Amino acid sequence: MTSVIQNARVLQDDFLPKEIVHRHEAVNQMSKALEPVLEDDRPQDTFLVGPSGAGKTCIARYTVDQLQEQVLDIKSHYIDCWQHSNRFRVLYKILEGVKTSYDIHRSTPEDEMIARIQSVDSPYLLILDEVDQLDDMEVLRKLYPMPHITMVLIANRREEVLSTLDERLQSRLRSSVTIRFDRYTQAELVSLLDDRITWGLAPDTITTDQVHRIADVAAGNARDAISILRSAARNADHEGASEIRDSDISSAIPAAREELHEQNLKKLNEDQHAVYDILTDEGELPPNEIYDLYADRVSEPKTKRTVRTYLRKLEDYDLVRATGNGPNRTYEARDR
DNA sequence: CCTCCACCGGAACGGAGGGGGA
DNA sequence: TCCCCCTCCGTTCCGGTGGAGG
Repeated sequence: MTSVIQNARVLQDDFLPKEIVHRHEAVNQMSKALEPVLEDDRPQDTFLVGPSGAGKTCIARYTVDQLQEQVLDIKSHYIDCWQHSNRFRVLYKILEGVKTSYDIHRSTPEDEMIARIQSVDSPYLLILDEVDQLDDMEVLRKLYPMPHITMVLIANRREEVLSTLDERLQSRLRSSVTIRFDRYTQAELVSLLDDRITWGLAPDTITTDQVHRIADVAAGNARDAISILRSAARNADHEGASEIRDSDISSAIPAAREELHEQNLKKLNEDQHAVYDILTDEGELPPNEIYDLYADRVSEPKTKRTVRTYLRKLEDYDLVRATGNGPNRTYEARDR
């Protein structure tokens, strides 16, 4: 029994290819900034900015890995600030990277954690992904003066991060190396997909046309493209097909979106869900009506202020779209 | 142009809950 | 065991913002 998927690992979001198909320029810039670490010198902090799915995370991890292969005594750690957005968690993850988090607990004083980070004696490259999601930039200020720590910051927009910092830190970070990423072109996405297909799928299980179709739909977003490919291949396997059919791709497109949607829905609590359900049931609504319906629906409604926070969160998750300002503002559920 | 109004989101506060240490 | 310290979550208060309408 042959199957379409040969190596599922290769199709995962966080799979790191051995070779970078594109973005050589970005890799070069970044290595150049970090290379001083090889000569025992202080590397430059770097800022990777650009839209999602443009390869920022991949390039950052790849480049750091490469450096680590050359010099053993470099530590590094990848932290997704979306998942670890508060100070404690970030500090904890940093310590995890140097294997000294074993006895850290919720009540460990922050100073203690900072002191431990400070006592690391070898270079430490810290990748902070989605750094704009950090709810307290104080961490950055604490980390910046530490000579052995080099930060690689990843965000959609550079100014969005900088504007939340105090002036001193701002001006220091402005002098860091900034590498800008654009969306992948159609051709780049195709070859990127081809690469995954070669290692991840059995030979001749997908046509060139199909790959192009995926690349079109993904609109420059590599994460989406890979997600659609993965979903189509799974679907073909699931139905016992020996190759990917057009129908697998057709259903993979909404399925890939659905997957993200489901992941986001799972993160919501009961009240947040109620707010979201109201918007899917009723369509577009102004805030006060949302609140009234919400208050009817749940037995112990939270305050308006809290619901505002919920709506903001739903917006961040792309579950809800807000239009208009002031009294004209309305919200609606996003169609998947 | 000015004022009103609905709404936004920051700040400060406090209670609940969890975990370590005496 | 109790106490302390920490985070998490929701609350109250409030200044800011941008349309609508005089």
